[in-house]
Amino acid sequence: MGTTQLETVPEPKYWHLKTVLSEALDSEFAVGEILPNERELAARFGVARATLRQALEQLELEGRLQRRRGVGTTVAPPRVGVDVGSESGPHTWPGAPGDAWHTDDHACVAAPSTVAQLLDVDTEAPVHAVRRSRMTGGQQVASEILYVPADTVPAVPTDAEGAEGAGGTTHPTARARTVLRALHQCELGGQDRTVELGSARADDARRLDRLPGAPVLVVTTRYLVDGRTAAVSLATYRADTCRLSFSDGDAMSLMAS
Amino acid sequence: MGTTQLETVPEPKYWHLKTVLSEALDSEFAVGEILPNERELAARFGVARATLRQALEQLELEGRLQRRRGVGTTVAPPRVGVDVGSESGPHTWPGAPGDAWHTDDHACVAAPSTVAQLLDVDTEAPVHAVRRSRMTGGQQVASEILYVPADTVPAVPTDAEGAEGAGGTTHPTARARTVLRALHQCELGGQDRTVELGSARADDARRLDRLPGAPVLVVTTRYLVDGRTAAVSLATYRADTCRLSFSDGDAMSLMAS
DNA sequence: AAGTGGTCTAGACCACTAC
DNA sequence: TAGTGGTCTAGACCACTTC
Repeated sequence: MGTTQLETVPEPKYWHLKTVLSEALDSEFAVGEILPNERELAARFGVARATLRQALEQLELEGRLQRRRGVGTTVAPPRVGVDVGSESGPHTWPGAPGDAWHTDDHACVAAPSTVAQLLDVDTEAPVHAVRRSRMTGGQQVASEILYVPADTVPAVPTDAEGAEGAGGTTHPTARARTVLRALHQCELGGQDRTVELGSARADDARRLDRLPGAPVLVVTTRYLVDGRTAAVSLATYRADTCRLSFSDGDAMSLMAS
Repeated sequence: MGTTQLETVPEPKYWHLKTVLSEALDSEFAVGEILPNERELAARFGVARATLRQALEQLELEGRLQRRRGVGTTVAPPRVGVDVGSESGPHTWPGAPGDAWHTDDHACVAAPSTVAQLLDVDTEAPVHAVRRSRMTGGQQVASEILYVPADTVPAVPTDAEGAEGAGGTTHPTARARTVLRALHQCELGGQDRTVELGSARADDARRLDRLPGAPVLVVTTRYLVDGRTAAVSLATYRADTCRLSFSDGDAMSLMAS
């Protein structure tokens, strides 16, 4: 008799709520529009605020919503496709002319253990750390640290070797550019990448205008010279707003939506 | 006098908790070991269970923990690196000999709107949908649907054209293999990939042994023939256990950890 | 100062697994 | 049946943005 379903699957409330909201977003809201606040939405749907928030969290994770403390919840634009280097074709060093990154900063630090392992250097050994950022449409979408062991670019002095002693304190950004220039002297033998889910550390979160712990896509790139790992880059992309694209050189047509 | 910090940054409890737990995992627990249950952990740290759960959720997101209803919370092994096709070198069709996937199933369905858009077919038009799954270490890590428009493989009958009428009902798996074989006849002109964060739909969640809404990495691959999109694959990887690797052909050394 | 989302609490009950 | 994690509630207070 067309009885639809005998409650065999008690779907969680927040899951159902998410579906309802998702459809409402498609049909009744425009991008950038601001939703009613959480307390009102919860009341309207007859659920506790925590339950409503569980649904909103999921929608934000999927890039449908954007929530900002003190402001409100808005309908997010479709995810932007960010090109993460064409894998076919020749590989290039970071900082090559015309790449999408801005060079920010430089320091000499001890590499994090995971990076030290990839670089095959001692955990204590200081390495160059070049910080870069990537903008798209006025928004910062990614933050990167490029780790370069001292012996990959022997011509560049480390802080410890008195870069500030001789010739005055050079600007961090200038030092960063020096490291990149030195890298370009090496012949890049190859590279490989991995992508995984992570949560933003406090500093990255601030840079990406998110709260600490926000979901991010972590792209780890290993740069090879003579079969050896000459540098490692750790790039952190906003998972809510980005779709990483590994486009073919041949197939650079646009993937809409 | 060594006063460390004057509460200028009131770190959230769950964030601090996450740090503490993370360090405890490194030093005091072995992979696979089962943690005390949530009620006890919450009591031990003097927080509400919801707060404790917020910390656990983050750690699970980062692949440090694995929680299973009715069982408990265990320490997760390091993420497995799953190779998502070497991008350099010749591209291959799915189902090529030696690939990591198992062919499961076949149906003729209307493509989801996002896929229809990529394929440039009408939303209503039925397309072949081949379902495949990928195992690693006894665990299913990914679930894929390959959408192939009827006119890419004209030799293969769609359900509507009476595949079941003539010659008896063929097995779904057999039909799936037929579609793949037909694909291999076409000359693959290129491909491109995108990676983004998503949440598992109910069916994928079941297959991946997760709850609905679990975070997944969605890999969208477009296969090109004569500059036209001849097929689209939507692959869903468990974000908690997988690290996607886009290895170079030259650089197939192992990325540990 | 008013209004927003973010954090936190202390409970309750449910769905699932294993014994 | 006992024990686990998953869902849900009704409230409180906090941090932040905006006016």
